[in-house]
Amino acid sequence: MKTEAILDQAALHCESHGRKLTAKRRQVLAGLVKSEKALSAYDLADYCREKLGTSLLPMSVYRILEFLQSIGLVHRLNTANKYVACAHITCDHAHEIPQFLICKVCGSVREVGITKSLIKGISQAVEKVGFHLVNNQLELECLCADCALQQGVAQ
Amino acid sequence: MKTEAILDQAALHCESHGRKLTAKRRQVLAGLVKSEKALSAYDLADYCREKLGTSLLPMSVYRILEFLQSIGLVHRLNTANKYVACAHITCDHAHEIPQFLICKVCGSVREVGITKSLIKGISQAVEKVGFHLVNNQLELECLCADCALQQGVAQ
DNA sequence: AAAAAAATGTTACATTGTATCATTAGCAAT
DNA sequence: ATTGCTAATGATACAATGTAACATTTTTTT
Repeated sequence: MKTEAILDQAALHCESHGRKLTAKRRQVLAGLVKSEKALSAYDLADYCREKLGTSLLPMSVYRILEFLQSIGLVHRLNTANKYVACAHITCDHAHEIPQFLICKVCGSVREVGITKSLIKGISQAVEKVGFHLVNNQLELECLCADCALQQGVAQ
Repeated sequence: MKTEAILDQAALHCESHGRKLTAKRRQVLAGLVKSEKALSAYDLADYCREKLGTSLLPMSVYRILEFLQSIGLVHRLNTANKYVACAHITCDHAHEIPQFLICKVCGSVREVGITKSLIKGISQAVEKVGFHLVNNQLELECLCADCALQQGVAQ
């Protein structure tokens, strides 16, 4: 799908939260939507400066990312301190907690929904030792199909 | 178990890798063994300086942590950029890939072994979209029993 | 003792993240 | 339109984290 169409949808999503998808926010989100990989705040600041010719300080990028995350348009990868656009911006669903497969070689990220039963199994294992799972977001270190091929990983 | 006994065991583990548990390494590992929480390299540098009166620069701490991790005596929490002592230093087993439950409130960490079948289920879900799981270490954001009580989380 | 390897020290710097206050833009109500 | 309010962004300074590179010391091996 076209980036612009996704951004328009994101704008509606903002409105539904009584907020605006401003020009700057749109730029940051566009950078993430166009990227296969997760990007850091500084990556995005560079992106805006180099590709768009607009100055955007890291401080602002952090704030914008925090905002976009708060309404579910982007996700933060805690293992990498980087951000990705939500894969379901156009789905208009109740954005669920996602799981991420992160290729350790090329850095590409795939957002997936792992089955509820698996999450339940994990949750039960956690409860068994007296803890409570409060965040279902998993980040898994993987090889993507391409990199697995190049590295000769056995199927 | 006494910290010293654990450290002695760790020393043997080092020997079995043809390496030494030097005084500095012992200090760093002791800091982790005594801590309920995960500690950053800088935390440990502070610990050595304040509690032991020995100077240890962060650069050295990083190297020591990397070494201890390479022989399985400590684990690195990628979501927090912090380190914990392996919970099985004295078990003398083949150290397996662990999973970590991290209390988001007090920061305490519990190392557990989630059942093989769960890992297998996750692995299969990953394969289904063409990725390969290369690291089974899970880090789960939790509430520990104490903090759950204080926060009134329903059992 | 000499050479080699392992371990640590030291300095400098790159990267990442936050605190704080200032400024600007958008909008509602008088 | 102007005042006043809030959202949004700019700007500066700094804190925290991590790494590169080379020097020095200690230990082991020959």
